[in-house]
This record gives sequence, C-alpha cells and structure tokens, in this order.
Amino acid sequence: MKRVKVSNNVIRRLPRYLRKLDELSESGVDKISSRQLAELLGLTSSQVRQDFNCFGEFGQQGYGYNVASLREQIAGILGMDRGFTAILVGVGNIGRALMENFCFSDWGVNLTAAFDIKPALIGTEYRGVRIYGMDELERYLAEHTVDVAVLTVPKTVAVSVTETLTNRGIDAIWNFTNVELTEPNSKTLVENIHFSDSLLSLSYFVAERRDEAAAKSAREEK
Amino acid sequence: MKRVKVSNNVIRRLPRYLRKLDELSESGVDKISSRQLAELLGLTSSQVRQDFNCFGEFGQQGYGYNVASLREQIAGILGMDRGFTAILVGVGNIGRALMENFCFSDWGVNLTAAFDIKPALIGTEYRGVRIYGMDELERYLAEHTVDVAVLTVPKTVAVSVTETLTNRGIDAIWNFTNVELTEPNSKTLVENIHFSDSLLSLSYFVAERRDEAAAKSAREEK
DNA sequence: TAGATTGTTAATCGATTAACAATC
DNA sequence: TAGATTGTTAATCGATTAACAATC
Repeated sequence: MKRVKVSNNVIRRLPRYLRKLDELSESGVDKISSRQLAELLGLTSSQVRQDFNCFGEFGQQGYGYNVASLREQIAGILGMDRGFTAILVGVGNIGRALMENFCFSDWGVNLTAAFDIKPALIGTEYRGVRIYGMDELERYLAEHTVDVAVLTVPKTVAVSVTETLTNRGIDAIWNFTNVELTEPNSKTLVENIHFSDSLLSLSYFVAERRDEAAAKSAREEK
Repeated sequence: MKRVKVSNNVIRRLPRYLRKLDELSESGVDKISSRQLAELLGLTSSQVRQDFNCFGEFGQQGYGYNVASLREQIAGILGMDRGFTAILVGVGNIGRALMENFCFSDWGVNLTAAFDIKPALIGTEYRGVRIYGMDELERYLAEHTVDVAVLTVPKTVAVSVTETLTNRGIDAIWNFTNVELTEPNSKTLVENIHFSDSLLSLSYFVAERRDEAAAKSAREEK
C-alpha cells in the first residue's frame, strides 16, 4: 500500500467512506461510482477519486468501485486489521457508557482492561472487560502491549494520569476529558472528543442562522 | 458584531480559544498576546489574529488582548448568551451520561426536557430534568421553543425520530448516533459526535506511526 | 518617546475542482 | 465497439503565513 503524506482532511473522510460502504453493503449494493459515492456524502467525485489515489488504485475504469473490496481497502488503511489493543482509564458515567455500548471490536480494536479507583468497581466486569484498581495500571502496562488508552477520568486528574500513561510507553490517547492535552512538545498521539467544542460549534451555526433570519425579516419590513 | 462569511476551520477553533482563555483566567492571567495564545494552542500568531478579525477588533496595539473581555467576545460569537434551549431524545447509556455529567448550562444551553420510551424512566428526573414519554414529544415541541435536539436514540430509530423532529420545526440536531444524518437536501443543522470516526482516525495515525518505525528499523538493519 | 503588538494587506502554500487521456 | 468511469495532471480556489504600517 502506498503511504504518502496524506492530509488530515483526507483521513477524516476515510471513516465516513467506510460507514457509507457498510451501509451500501447491507442494502445489497455491490458496485458504486465515485460520482454516486460523492453524492451520498456531499462531496465531489474528483475529491473521492483523489482521496483514494493517496493510497492506491482501487477502482476499475468504466465500472467503478467494488463496494466490498473498497471497504476492505479502507479498513486496512485505517488499521482495523492490526489487532490494536486498548485500555480504558476511568469507569465513570462516560467510561461505563463506552464499555457497555461502544463496540470497540467493530472497529478492529480490542478493549482488554479498564481501571478505576472506586473499590466497588474493582474486580467487576462490564461486557467481559475486567476493571482493575488504578494502582495496578503501571504494572499492567509493563506486562501487556497496549496501543491506545481511552481517557475517561475526571478533568482534575486528566493531566497526571496522562503523565503516567505516556511515561509507561502509551503513545496514543483517546481523550474524552475536556482538557487540552495536545501539548506541542509531546510525542503522544491525542485524539479528542470534546463534547463542549462540538456543542458550541452547533450553537454558533444556530446563532448565525437566527441572525440571518432576523436580517431577512428586517429587510422585508422596510 | 461583524458577521462575514467565516470558514469552518475558524469556527472549530473558537471553542478551543474559549477553553484556553477560561484556563488562563483561572490561573490569574489577565492579558495575552496573539503569539502567546498561538503557542499554547499550536497555532501561529497570524492565524490567531486573522481568526479574531473575522469578527471585530478585540485587541489593543502594543498590549495584546484582555483575557476576560476576549473570552466574553468569543462566548458571544458562539451564541452562549442567547439562552438556547435543548431537549434530549433517548435516555439510554449515553443519553443518561450526558444528562448526569455534561453541564449544558456551562455552555449557555438550557436542557429543558428528555424523552424515552421506557416506562420505568418516564416521569423521573436526572439533575432536575424531567423525562417524558416519546408519545409526548410532538406536543412538547408544539408548546415549547426548542433550539437543539440531542439525539441519543438507538441507531435503528435514528432516522424516524429525526423526521419527527424536523417536521416539528427543530432545525439543529446534535447527533450521537452512528448514522449519517447530513442529507444534502435537508435544511437542518446537524453536528455529529461519531465516536467510531474519531477512534478510526486515531487508529490510522497509530498504524502510520508503526509503519514509520518499522521502515526506520528496516533501514537501520541494512 | 521607544518598544511592543495589533489589524490588515500581500505572498505563499495546500486542498479542491476541472479536465481529459487511459482503459475497462 | 461505444459508453462509462477511473487515475492523474493542470487550474482554481481558499486558507495559512509573512510582512509591515498603524498605534497603543
């Protein structure tokens, strides 16, 4: 597989392609053109072809793309077939919601353990994943290969837990805390789920729309 | 306030500025230059100034920006002072996690009601927010102003619930279901929290880094 | 005043779109 | 073969960065 330097925008579109291809598969569609796929996702066909051509030639001239094989190619690009492992740190409300509802294995990731300080949780299991005490975290990391740490601890301990994780060789953090972990000097990959950022963006767009509507009705009154 | 057409990238940075300014406020910092702020967020000072200048002149030459007043300006731009209201539809694991842990009011949004089909939940409250039956949703929307619907229903009913919401005049949806609601024809604002997309992007970066490391050690062996 | 930093214009860079030859 | 659609190069568009006059 080609692995040229690929822009962030392209990478963010890959999971969307994957999701749509899965949907198409389920509806029994087995071929698709760049034009059709673009339309389904609100993109242009040029963009779709350019995106794929960062990684190789997945289509066939005059025909289009085979849905199943394109899906597999993208899954491979995203690393879904690499058996990455993850641990979850902080079994609060959001941590528990992820453990109970988010199917890590659907995305090729193996959730192998969780950690919390609450004694009542330690030793219990959610969906087959055992919860260990926070004091067992360092030893666990020393003894197991862990690719991703899911960070769902309270905001107050986010930075100190992150230090423990990075000191112990974790190089990817899926950050659910509302803290800016992306420090320029750190070598750790950080992917943020910032609920508040997302809500505020939506709030911006709503405000903008209301302002436009108000401006329009003001014009009409004149 | 100026409201020129602002690029999506700019809007996505606004909540990050806000968060960092709040942090600075808490640490007692009351002025900051575009250069300092840029460094804290991994941006350039030009970009910071360009971003702000989409909306007005918030700084003072030779001095920089006042943290508190810049914070208020950005809060205003994001619509935090407009008293937007929200309802939450689907009190499953993720819905409950949001109701219990996510402080909507911190971001200027008023969560006024929640809806679910489960009889055991109907009539109960989480954090002062009452849960109604799904059959009461349409009437509620007819009688109340609701700016945002938080969609946390199971994937299977996502599309039908969305139709109900949009038919009843909701024009912004904060979508937590793993379904692509962004249909090109619809006028509804949709902001997605796609956990899987986020995890897959991280997975991509981890895979890329592993490949680079492997390539490097292969070169060294030769 | 001198130094600092903004606001803003111009230059650069990168991403998207258009176009079309290659080819199934 | 004729029609369709890819892969890929060239053109366009937009976002970021650099530069600097204005000014606190």
